[in-house]
Amino acid sequence: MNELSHLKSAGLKSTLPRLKVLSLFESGSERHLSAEDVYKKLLASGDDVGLATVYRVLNQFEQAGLLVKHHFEGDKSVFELNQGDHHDHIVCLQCGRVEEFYDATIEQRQKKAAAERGFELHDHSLYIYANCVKPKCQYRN
Amino acid sequence: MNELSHLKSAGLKSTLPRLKVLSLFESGSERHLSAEDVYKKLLASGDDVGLATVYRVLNQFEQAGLLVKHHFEGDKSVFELNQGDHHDHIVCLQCGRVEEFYDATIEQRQKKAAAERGFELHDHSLYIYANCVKPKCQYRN
DNA sequence: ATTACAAATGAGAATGATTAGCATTAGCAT
DNA sequence: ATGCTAATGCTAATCATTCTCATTTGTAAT
Repeated sequence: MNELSHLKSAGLKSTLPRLKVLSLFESGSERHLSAEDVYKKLLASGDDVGLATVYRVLNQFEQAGLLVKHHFEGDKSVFELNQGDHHDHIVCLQCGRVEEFYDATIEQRQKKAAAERGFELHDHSLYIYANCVKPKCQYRN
Repeated sequence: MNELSHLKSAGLKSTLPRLKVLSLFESGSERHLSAEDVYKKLLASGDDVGLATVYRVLNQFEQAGLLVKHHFEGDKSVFELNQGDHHDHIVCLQCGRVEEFYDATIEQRQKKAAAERGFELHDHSLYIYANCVKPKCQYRN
């Protein structure tokens, strides 16, 4: 199951902009990208797509399950490749480093908490805001 | 320690708009309010404050530790009275009902997850998005 | 009480992210 | 090769939130 088939099954035509965006995420240089990030990276590599298109494509990919959208602290949202594995994030408040983690116990207790209060868990978002420890932030100069 | 002393200790003058906003939260009719909500409620009760002021005051109160700000799904943020007890939220995707909960295990595992990855937990945000169970959503018509 | 001044307010402009509208272009099936 | 619909690229529009700045209001000192 490659990119093309993914697009197909989502009822999306395989267009140039879409393929560009997709391969950007698959190249894996950076895992978490905002619409603006994607836009700039594409421009930088000579491919010029409109910003509006980037937004549209990103959202379509999210609907299609190709990408996952996150709202870290701040206003702009970021997207990452959906590799099937659900995970949460730890974000360094200083340098922005992002680590992913998964904790089965947390997941389970969430479901329990919801159930106990008459809810059926549909989804959740957990972000841990922290500071890299030690001398200085690893990603800070 | 009342409202006035709170304002004082935060270095904030006790002005009319600030007292109005504060008492709105303390009246407790609704626990979670957005800037827009506050603005409308004040207008409705004849007190007319500017929207900009509401935003300013809300943020100052957050800095001062009087209120806590949350970003539920969607774009606008909501505030609630800070009563010292940290808790997370479950939000019904259908009707918007919000329940608060606290799970010591979750809290602890978060700290652990952060520590294990070289972070010092500073803060976190956990929102569970769910649906009220049973026949129909309690708050839905 | 009155004064004096910095802090606070209000109204509207400005911002920043994201979306909508629409004419033009490009996949894709015939 | 043709035609039609979806997709793209602009630009303008939204929405929440913040900023600017002239005017007003607490407050502490007279």
